[in-house]
Amino acid sequence: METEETKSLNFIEHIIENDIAEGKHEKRVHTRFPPEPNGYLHIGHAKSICLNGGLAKKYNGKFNLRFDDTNPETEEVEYVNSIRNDVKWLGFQWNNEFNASDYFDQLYDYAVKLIEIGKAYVCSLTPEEVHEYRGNPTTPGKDSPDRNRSVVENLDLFTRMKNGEFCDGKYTLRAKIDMASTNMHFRDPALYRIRKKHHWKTGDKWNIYPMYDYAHGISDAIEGITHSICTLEFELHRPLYEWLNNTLETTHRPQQIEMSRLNITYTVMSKRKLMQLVNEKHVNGWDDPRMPTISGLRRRGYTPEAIRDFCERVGISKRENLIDASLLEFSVREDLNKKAPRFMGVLNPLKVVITNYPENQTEELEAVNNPEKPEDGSRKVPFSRELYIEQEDFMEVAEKKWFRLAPGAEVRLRYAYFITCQEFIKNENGKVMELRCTYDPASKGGNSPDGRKVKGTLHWVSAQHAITAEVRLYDRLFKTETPDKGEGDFKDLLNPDSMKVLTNTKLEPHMKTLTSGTSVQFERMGYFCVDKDTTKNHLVFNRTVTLKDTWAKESKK
RNA sequence: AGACCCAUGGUGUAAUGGUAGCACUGCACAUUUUGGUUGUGUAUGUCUAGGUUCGAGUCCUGGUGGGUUUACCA
Repeated sequence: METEETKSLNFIEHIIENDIAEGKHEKRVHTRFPPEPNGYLHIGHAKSICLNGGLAKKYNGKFNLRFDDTNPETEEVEYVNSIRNDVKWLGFQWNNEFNASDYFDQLYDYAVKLIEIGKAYVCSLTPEEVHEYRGNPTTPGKDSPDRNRSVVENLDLFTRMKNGEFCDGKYTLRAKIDMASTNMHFRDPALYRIRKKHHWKTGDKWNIYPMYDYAHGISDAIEGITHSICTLEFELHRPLYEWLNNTLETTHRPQQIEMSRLNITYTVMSKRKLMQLVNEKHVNGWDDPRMPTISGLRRRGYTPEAIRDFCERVGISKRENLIDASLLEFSVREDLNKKAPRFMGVLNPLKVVITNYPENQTEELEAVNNPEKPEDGSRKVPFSRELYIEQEDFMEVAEKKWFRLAPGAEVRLRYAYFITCQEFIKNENGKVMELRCTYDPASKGGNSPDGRKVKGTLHWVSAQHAITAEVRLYDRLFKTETPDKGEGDFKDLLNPDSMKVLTNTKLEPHMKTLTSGTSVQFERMGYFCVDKDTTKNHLVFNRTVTLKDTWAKESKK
């Protein structure tokens, strides 16, 4: 009998299971992901998608994608397409796709109803005056002079607002709640504003647009959403969310649940800041591999599986949190380790001549494609007299615990031979330009028949067979853990070395057939994926993440 | 300042009022034809003061610390 491990529940799952046990919401679970189409999705959104989509799946419920398009000034169809694409790529299929703008007619009717029952009025205060009248948390606000306008007059004015008779900003529709409430959102919040703007979906039909608070809760109710999950800053909006649905007596009464947003070290997570990085060209677009956007992570080589795993690991709670970037790296390494085929690629080539290897000889050596997946088989890699190895694999004077190449030292060339460094050649600047080594013909394949051990194994590539490629090495986007939290401009904290382009890397010949988007491991160096900038004659790789490097840590001591 | 929310190792997250666990990170060791992977071990934690209780990380009160809120953005 298999003992199924009972996984602990997060606080939202606790709520849902209680609700189901109590028969709330007819025991249904219906979630939604409600992005505003005014930017690209980032990893924080991924967390929300995984949560909402995952909850629906787990409790046999439904999951809606709803574009929260109530502000025609910032929203664009380009973003709509990228959002659909990103959600799908992450592995979530929504049951319904809606737009808040689908409900503009109903929303309008509800507003009329609010006016009719004396719970809303048309207000002529300017934004400055509204601010003045609102008071502050310790002092109550003042009633708008229009607060007691008659229902008839409100109805007339609201109709004329809709009909476009007034210019932008002339009037707003406000809920009539309580100007003395300690919750500022209860001090007669705006419900509608006049904006004579073209809307990407409804065109020029509307001259007035609903505010978020008004549209969101009602949209949830219309769709029969049961658990409306949002972030902590909406906590104070919840009473208004409930007031609206209760006052309007909507058929469904969804419950809003707030959780903390995702923060990760060395990056920023606000759409506004990401937009700035793009617009001011600090990065090369929304899908720059250094961006925490879903499209950026995808181009960097992150897999949907890795991102989902990460979102699972960070957990759900109501506390402020700052996730260590190494957790994201862990998730992608774990996934790619299982999947990525191995190749040998030399990032910074150092020429090696095997002096006792015949001049014109070439042989094909057998190399395993993925030690984690024996079923992936093996391939042949050409070997010849002149090779490239990694510059950092040779040290003129070996330090402690160094077991790579050094004068007189013997190492293994992976899947090839043992070689011993006999001499090295420097240029006039003292830089090592070439190594002259001898090989042990008996060690073919990488083992010596006499049982002799070597500590180091190096990757290599045959000089005459190698292909040249461009490799882009990425590092953290910012120099500090919390660029958000600094005093000055967060852009001053950008890491100037976040991208390093290598144009002369040498790869084993098989790699020329790799196509855009493919992830591979460069043995000993890391995981890389083929970038979309690749052309027939120009291969470009992005480094997704390095391998864990125990030596790098050791050498720093 | 008012209201609201939050407080568990370095980080994140668990624990019907009953043995504080898991993961990442760190460190050490073993294995290894990737200084990868894998395995083993180890370090560090319930903000504070009271109260309720046989028993409190959990419930109550005060304090402290952090967050949110005062847009015709979402």
